[in-house]
Amino acid sequence: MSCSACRRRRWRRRDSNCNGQWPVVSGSKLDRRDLSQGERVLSRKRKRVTLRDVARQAGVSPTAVSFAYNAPHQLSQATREHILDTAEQLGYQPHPVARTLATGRTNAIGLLVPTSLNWMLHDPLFTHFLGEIGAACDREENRIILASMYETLPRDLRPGGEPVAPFTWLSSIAADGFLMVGIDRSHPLTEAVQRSQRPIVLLDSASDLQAPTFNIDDHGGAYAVAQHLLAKGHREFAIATMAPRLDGVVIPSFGRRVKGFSQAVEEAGLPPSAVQIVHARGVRSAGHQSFQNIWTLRRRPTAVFCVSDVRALGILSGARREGLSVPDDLAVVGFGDLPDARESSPPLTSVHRDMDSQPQLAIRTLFQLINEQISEADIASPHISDTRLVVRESS
Amino acid sequence: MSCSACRRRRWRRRDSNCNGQWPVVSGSKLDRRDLSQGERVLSRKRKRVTLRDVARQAGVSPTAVSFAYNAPHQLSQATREHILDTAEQLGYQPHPVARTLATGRTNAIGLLVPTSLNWMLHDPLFTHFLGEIGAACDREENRIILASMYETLPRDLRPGGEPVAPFTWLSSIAADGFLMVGIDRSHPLTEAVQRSQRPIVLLDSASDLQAPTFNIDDHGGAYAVAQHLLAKGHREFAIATMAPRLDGVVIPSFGRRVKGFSQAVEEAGLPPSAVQIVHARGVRSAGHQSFQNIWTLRRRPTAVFCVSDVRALGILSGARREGLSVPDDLAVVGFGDLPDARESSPPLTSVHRDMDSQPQLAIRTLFQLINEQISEADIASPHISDTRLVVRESS
DNA sequence: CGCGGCGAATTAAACAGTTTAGTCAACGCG
DNA sequence: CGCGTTGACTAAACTGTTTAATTCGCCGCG
Repeated sequence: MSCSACRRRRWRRRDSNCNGQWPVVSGSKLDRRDLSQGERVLSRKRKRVTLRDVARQAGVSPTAVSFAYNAPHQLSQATREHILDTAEQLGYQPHPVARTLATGRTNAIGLLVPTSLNWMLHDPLFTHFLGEIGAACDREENRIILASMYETLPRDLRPGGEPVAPFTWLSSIAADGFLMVGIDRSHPLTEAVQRSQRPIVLLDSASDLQAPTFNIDDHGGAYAVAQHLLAKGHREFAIATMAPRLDGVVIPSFGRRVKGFSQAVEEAGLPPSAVQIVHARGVRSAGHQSFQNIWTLRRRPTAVFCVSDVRALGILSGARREGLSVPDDLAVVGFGDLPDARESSPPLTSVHRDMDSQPQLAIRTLFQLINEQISEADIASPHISDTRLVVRESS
Repeated sequence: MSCSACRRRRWRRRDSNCNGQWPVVSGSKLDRRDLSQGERVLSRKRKRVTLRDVARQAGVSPTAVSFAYNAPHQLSQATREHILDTAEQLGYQPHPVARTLATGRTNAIGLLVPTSLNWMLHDPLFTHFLGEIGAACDREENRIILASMYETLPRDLRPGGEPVAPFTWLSSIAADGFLMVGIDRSHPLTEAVQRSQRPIVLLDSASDLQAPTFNIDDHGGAYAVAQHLLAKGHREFAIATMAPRLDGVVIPSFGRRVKGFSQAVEEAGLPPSAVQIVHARGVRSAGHQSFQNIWTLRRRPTAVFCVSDVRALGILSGARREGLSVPDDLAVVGFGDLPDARESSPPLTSVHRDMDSQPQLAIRTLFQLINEQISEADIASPHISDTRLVVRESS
């Protein structure tokens, strides 16, 4: 039982005992019948029907079979039909991986997020993006590979090895191109962005990276918020922004919003201390806590600007729970203008951004780059979409 | 002295550095400059550094290079380090697709949804699942391939082009296993599920499919809701369930909830007409419309049971907008007990389900199946998690 | 009659890795 | 001295496709 081969195989990834493991040599598969323990369902590892099997059965060359699928006009009608019939009978299915290896096309795009997936997926804006991207991928018969850098980065690749280098990580993903959301200059992955051979498009990211970038006018939007609040007479502000729970991950658009707001306040002649930064989680149900953080500040603000609508909506419901009136006791402004912002009570003042066209443009550009219909040089980058303030009753 | 080992040790001389190489990576951006415009960008197709290149450069066999990565202890420490150094200098990155072809492992799982991605991603429960699955995949160094099975629906049930044969579609996805959410018996893909060679696990799906299934007690939960409402004296009900916008796609858990509720009402001796079915979109901001649909019924109900919390929360805000009192004018009950349910006003009565452990169990099982640590026969299926009613102020 | 071109199918070389089955020298042991 | 083992490494065979180059009749044309 303890054949030397097995001992040598100790190192295999997910180690298991040698039975059932390598069905490779078709003859020896049955000989293993006597390995009693852990007899696996054999049916699963039935040998796959390959293109070559079809060719043999149909009495043609493998190339002909390939042509039958990919270049029908190279074959006579009769031959083609015969081949397809044979394939059908044998239950042949082309092997996607082998095809990818030969063609260089994976028919998948990588959607990369700097934080944990868990975190990103709680942001309605991101899931909305994901939906748009998904729709585009459906149309192009592509798939989305969702990957988070967050947990992977500090891990060890092998026992005794170093942490995974971003570039290594990136090139281990079998995608034709990448879409990155919310990536900052300080993120280790930016180095990989520059070096990558495959097209990369950035969304809501830093504006000075060497890749086509699609941003919105965060600064201007936030600036307008401050002007609006100043005009309403407010002089003490809070900004609710990302909780520093995810060390090292910075969402650049949030930073720009904070800057835009602060700048307007400063230009109005108020001291920097008039703006206090507070951390709020980007989950609606954490709103009460976020509200408390604001309400218990020593210099209590009269208005709070949230870098995202979820935070604002959370704070809104936190305030309601405490029986406070918005906007009389506290004005609340969000950013993003989610559909829910219109439905809240009171309806939320927010910075409107086009949630559809921007991700659509980004994904379309990515596909064009992948298909080499355009080159990166053709793209004016960063592309910045307009934002505009929508004043509602919360301010 | 002239032993081959020594001759091979040539490389010990570190000063013969082969730097300046980087044949692939850098520079490509600059080289493109001199191509006349309009010329297709060829530079991207610069030849990739392969394992064989590394082997040649390091003076070892390709096997040795492979071993350096995958079977370190087959090599002497010195050789291994030399190989890795060489690889680093050349900028070598293993080709994930080639590796997959040879090993049969893709290190990815497919997450398949019956509807369009757009639709599914608006459901907070699903995005929560996605987060959990993402976390598990991060741990296993796997990736998620997100794919919508919408294309496989027959033409008459959906806008768009020719349907793809389900089995063909499934086998075109390069994943080691699949997790399907919300799949019903009637879905064309169920046939493919049975035929698949790769492990499949189902979540919140039909209970009579030939694959490990992880469901919750939808029937019992809904039954308890009806009992609760009956005890409160209600006699006229509405059930708000999925809008039939996505024709052909049936979410089985919703069906079970409708059945469970109806059964309890029936057992209480009321006529079937005491329960009216209303369609409501699973988006919060569509709540007002959904509310109207209920409020304008000829036989106006005094209580509404929603098959999901998002629907209930939407209706809640719709009712508030009309100035109605919940629960006095209308009692509202949800299903799922999202975190937001606790924060709504009034707090929402809902059927609690464990949102974490069920998807975690499913994904863990899937990985065990992929790694052949267990077989399908070992799994008691369907696995059904408990639900329990949480009464709050909305009823 | 020779020649070019075409349609239909084939051969062989990629694609970029992994794994099997060795080789070869050194070592241990009775 | 012969035999079995081990450690370090390699040659060759795989994984399942695509595709460039080629063959081989056959037809029309000058």
